[in-house]
Amino acid sequence: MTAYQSYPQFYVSVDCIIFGFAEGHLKVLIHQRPYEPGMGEQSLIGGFVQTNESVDSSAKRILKEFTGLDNVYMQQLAAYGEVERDPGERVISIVYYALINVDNYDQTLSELHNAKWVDVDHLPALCFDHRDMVQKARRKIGETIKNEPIGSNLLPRYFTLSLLQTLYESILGTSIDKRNFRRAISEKDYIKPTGMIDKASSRRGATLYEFKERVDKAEA
Amino acid sequence: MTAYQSYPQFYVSVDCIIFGFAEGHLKVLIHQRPYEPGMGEQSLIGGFVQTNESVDSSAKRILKEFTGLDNVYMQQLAAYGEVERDPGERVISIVYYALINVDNYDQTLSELHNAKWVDVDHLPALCFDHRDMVQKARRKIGETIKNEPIGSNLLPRYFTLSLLQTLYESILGTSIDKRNFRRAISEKDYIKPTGMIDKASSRRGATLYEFKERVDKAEA
DNA sequence: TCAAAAGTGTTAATAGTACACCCATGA
DNA sequence: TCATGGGTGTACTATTAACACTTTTGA
Repeated sequence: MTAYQSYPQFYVSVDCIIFGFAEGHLKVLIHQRPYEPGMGEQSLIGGFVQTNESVDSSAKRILKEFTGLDNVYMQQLAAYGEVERDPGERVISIVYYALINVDNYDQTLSELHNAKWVDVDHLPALCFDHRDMVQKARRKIGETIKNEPIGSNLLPRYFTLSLLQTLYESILGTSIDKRNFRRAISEKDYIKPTGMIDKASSRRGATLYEFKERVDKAEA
Repeated sequence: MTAYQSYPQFYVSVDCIIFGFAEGHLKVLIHQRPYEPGMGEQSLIGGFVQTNESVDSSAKRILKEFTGLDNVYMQQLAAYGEVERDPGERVISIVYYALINVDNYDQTLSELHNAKWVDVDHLPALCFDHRDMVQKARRKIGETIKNEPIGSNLLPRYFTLSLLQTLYESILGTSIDKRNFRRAISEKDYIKPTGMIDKASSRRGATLYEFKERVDKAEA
């Protein structure tokens, strides 16, 4: 039927870099690899592409299996195709990254998979080339957040400007001047004050803001 | 040995978007698909990943088969994984783009494959999702050329500033003010005048420039 | 002599950066 | 009353954008 029979076939995996923001730091969800090779090592959330699903769908399925979440900001990062990247068998991996709100996912599910959050700036040893993947994704998010309000995907619905600034600082790995930051943000049109005051984070209380429209796209 | 046996395997192809610059326009090298499905349709340069090579190496091999070129600026663009993207069988494609100098490749080889250059702004119908791939790559080059001297890969060794400007305009799809362009370029440190004069393009003659160091990297 | 491309500066607007103090409140 | 985080404005610098005329020369 096709002329492809003479070509080899490969396992194709999907690895998901699930980013969250907690305790003032950008975090990644990892778990212990449940099978050989590398069983017990720390690993990104992953799985294998099935015949009846696109690679994008596969990524969404895996994200849902681990977090219960649908309709999440998720982007393809890159394909990793070194011959020996998986010491067991040849596996070509297509990597996605997702941004989720750590207060709003199914923790029962993630605990079931022994998943836990680790600080992006203090990653433990990860199996295979997973560390490279995270670094690359982190750089890409840094580029993106300068132009697009992707912070909406990482923050709770209502947030203070201080929290937003901490998010930016954590993603960019720099410190930002408070006045410059607040001016730059107020010139954007995607954030608005709600009139509500958060009394938890300070005695004086801080205005709570929200994103006008949440950017919850699965592809772009 | 591994726990992967229960998972399906897939054909993995590599498609190469080979960009060149000729007659003042950004061009792409395409050819007629030599096998079913879609035999005879216009297609990007592609091939299948082999067991003994990484996906990156596969892209390099395919580029070399069609152009004779080694050591070319080449970057991974994305993986395309829709289930029905190839109407014959399930094929997951990993796409690369390359920038080459149209005066400096093995034309015998490319003619052997019925390859020809087409204008990026007037693409003919391409098979499968190849058109999307080209558009995406084009956007990415546009981003890149604002910051990196990738033009060196598309131009002859010596070139006039007018030609360089035409290249930028063609990639960015905008017209650029001549004085602003020349000032911006002269502030960069990667281009230098050679002292030679090109008499072919104008009566008056134009200074020929060259890139100080050619960025011929295969990965970045 | 004239058509055709080469070459050349100034000004205005915008964006980014640096920097320090007062405010409101609960404990 | 004081410690804590919230909130605010101005001056400087760098970057980008707009804009038009003179030069050279081969046909």
